[in-house]
Amino acid sequence: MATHEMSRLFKALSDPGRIVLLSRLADCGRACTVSEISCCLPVDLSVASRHLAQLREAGILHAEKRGKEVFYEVRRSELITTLRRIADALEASSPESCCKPPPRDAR
Amino acid sequence: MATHEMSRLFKALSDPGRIVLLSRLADCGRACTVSEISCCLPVDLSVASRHLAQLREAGILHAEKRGKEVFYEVRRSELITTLRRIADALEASSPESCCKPPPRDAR
DNA sequence: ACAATGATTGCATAATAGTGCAAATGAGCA
DNA sequence: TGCTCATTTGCACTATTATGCAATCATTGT
Repeated sequence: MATHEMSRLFKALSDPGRIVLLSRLADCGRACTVSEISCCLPVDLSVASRHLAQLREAGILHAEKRGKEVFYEVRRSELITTLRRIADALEASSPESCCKPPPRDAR
Repeated sequence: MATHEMSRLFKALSDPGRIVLLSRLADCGRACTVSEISCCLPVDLSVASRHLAQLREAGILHAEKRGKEVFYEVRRSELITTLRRIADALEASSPESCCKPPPRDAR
């Protein structure tokens, strides 16, 4: 996974409002419209729309247009897989050569 | 995990430069000093220092001062655990009542 | 005490991101 | 076509963040 993809994923998750939005959507367990999602949020609907778009662009949500409504849904399994992959990569990573050896008697 | 903690964690990971810094440190497999880490990065040492501090405050790094040097190290197992916990929570989450029922014939 | 070294912090500046309002787009319906 | 509703986008504004330089702090050695 490229660093710019990873930072985009994490950036999408870096806003408290988006976390709230995302967990609402996750709890919902089904595809929801923008209006539905933003109905109880303390922000303008346009803001929710932008947050949803950002989460979609990061690969976290799936969007499907039906008529004049857009249904957003958490890409649950993909997100789970991605997080586990990162964890696995961290676990598996074996120390490689750093650019410089320990300075002196470090450790 | 509270939403503000989660957003702080992800915010720390939302910068490409910090991702690079972090993966260098992870590859290194040992505790490194600020100078060591920043030696090959295209940013000022002060910037690297701030990035490291931010990663530490997010619980991603551990810092230990030895003499006049500060050794930063990836809190590998904690980070892995955190990521897996989030993935597990996502997987286990069962649909709860959303604030509104489906609009009409959704789905 | 003084100098030297590694790291952090203050400050100014530039870049990025979040927000609300209003206008625009797109889809269904009379 | 004209109207309404759901969503997106343009725009201005504010807030947050990133950055480099210089000054400061902390520690060690002379």
